[in-house]
Amino acid sequence: MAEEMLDALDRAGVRLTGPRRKLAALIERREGHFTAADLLKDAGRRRMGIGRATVFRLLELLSEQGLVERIDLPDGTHAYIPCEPTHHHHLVCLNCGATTDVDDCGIEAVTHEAARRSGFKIEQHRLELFGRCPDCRSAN
Amino acid sequence: MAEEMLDALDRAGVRLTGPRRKLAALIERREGHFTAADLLKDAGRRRMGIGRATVFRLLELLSEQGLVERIDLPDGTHAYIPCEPTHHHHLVCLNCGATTDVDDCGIEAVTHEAARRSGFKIEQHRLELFGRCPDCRSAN
DNA sequence: AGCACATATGATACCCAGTATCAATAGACC
DNA sequence: GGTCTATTGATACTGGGTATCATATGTGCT
Repeated sequence: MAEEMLDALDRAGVRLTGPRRKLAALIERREGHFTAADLLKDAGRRRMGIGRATVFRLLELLSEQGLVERIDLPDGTHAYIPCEPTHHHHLVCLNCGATTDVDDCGIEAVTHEAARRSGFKIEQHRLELFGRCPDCRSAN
Repeated sequence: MAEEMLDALDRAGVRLTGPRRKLAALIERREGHFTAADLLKDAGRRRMGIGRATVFRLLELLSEQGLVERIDLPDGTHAYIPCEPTHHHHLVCLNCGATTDVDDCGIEAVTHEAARRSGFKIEQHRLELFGRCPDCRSAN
């Protein structure tokens, strides 16, 4: 998956630098969603001297390529989650932070209906689902 | 509508103070979404000596009562919009910032389907729709 | 109407996410 | 290897939001 990211960066025509490789590896071993601060801490713990700005810059790049997406948790904080570059939505476990993607399951109909009722022309939407993942459900 | 907010605050058992009344009036005359900074500017322009913290505190109160909701614009910034305290979703005009509410138009089916596919138990969801309002559509 | 007291206020200082700047570094292509 | 541009990291900054705390003010009671 770090491979996937590096490939995508390569395809995007940017340089495959040391910091980017290291960060991709760190992202890979993350589970669930993470913040920029998390990555920074990871990097710090391993004494990779990676700058704050570099982290944000990579996250931005990855997000342009659709390999990472920024979501808004219910508590108002931001987090990033690694994902596939196709259109989809996220399911986030409120307990452990695990995420999965679900692809379009009928949202089109909803946006259509909303457009019809409101007269708006709908150009984008964002759907985020929060709950408990299978593990956390059975764990109690 | 300022009335509505004040009533709700009263019902919530908090004090109906001067600053709260003034801010409610300012929110009332806002169109579309606004930021805390917008309110602060409004208040400053009218020389009401209202503190930064007070604005945030009121927004939090109103949001607990469901009279205001914090949304995340596509550019990642936060905004607040006044709304009814029932469950619903927001349509935001990307051009002028106007908003409307749409109530549930089939989202349940979507969340059900997502739950079925993923094994998650879904507890909350957030749906935000962005586009062009009727006015901005016809204005071009 | 006046009092007492808790709640709310605003000034200030602070925290955290993210961005701008810029001289120093290091990929990529020759 | 050398060159040249993209990238880096240190630093400083911005903007949203929160903590603190002495002062001010609604509210309930009489």
